[in-house]
Order: sequence, then structure tokens, then C-alpha cells
Amino acid sequence: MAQAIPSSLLELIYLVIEQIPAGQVSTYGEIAQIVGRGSDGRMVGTALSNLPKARQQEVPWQRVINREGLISTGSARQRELLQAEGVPFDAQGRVILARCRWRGPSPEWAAQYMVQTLAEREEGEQLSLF
DNA sequence: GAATTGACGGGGC
DNA sequence: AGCCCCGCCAATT
Repeated sequence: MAQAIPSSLLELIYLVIEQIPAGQVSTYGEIAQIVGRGSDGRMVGTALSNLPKARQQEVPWQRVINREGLISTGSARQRELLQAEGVPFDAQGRVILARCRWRGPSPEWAAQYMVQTLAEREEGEQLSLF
């Protein structure tokens, strides 16, 4: 088995974010949904705002954006990193979530760390193809 | 220990 | 689309 389940909520949040593949993104709310344990989007935001400098190299913080597809920090640096990974943006500068949203951890991984998987999105989430 | 803050989200208008 | 209010709760002060 890989590593132990983090005892601290912040560490677990970091661990989940580390699972997001390059080129894909997730939202604060979804990370919280996966982590469970009563966490919510704000906590994920708090966790990232407190992300130690040392961890910035292992936690892909840039792949977590808000539900609007906007970069909450307004950081140009964050956008550059995402574009470099191939994350699609629309003309309004919003990430096209319909095309690069992370589907969440595999059932196996989720079971191993006792976290949740994302519910299937049956909605016809507008495939804003323009 | 109490009050405040916040890289959020959903719902109502 | 935009705006406002409210809940949620760890971290900070």
C-alpha cells in the first residue's frame, strides 16, 4: 500500500489535489466533495492559501479553480501554467470545464484513502462548443 | 476561548 | 447573466 491516510484534513486535501492529472482541472467544491469529512469549498480554499512554499512543487494548486471556471486568485501565473498544460480557455478567459474537468479518483484509490468518488454527472452540462 | 476571515457554492430574484 | 444572502467550518488573530 502506498501511504497512510492523512490524519489532518489539510493533508488529505493536498493529497486529493495531487491526484489531478496535468491538463485537467477540478473545482474547490468538488475537491471538498471527494474529501468529505464535512469539508467544503471554503476549506479547500483555506488549505491552498496556507499551502507551504515547500509543497507548492508537489501539489498542483493551479488545477483547482472555482465553479465558474475562473481563476479565483486572478493570478496570471496560474493561467499560464494551465495553458501550458493544454487546459482549454474560452474567449472570456474561463476554463472550459466541460472539456477538462477531472472525473475524480478511481474507486480503488477512493476506497484506499476512505474518500468519495464523484457522482456521475447525468446533466447535459452545456458543451459550450463556442 | 471568542470573533473574524476566506483561493466557495447553491439558491433565490 | 448578475447580485445578494446564507451556510459551512478550519485557520488566524
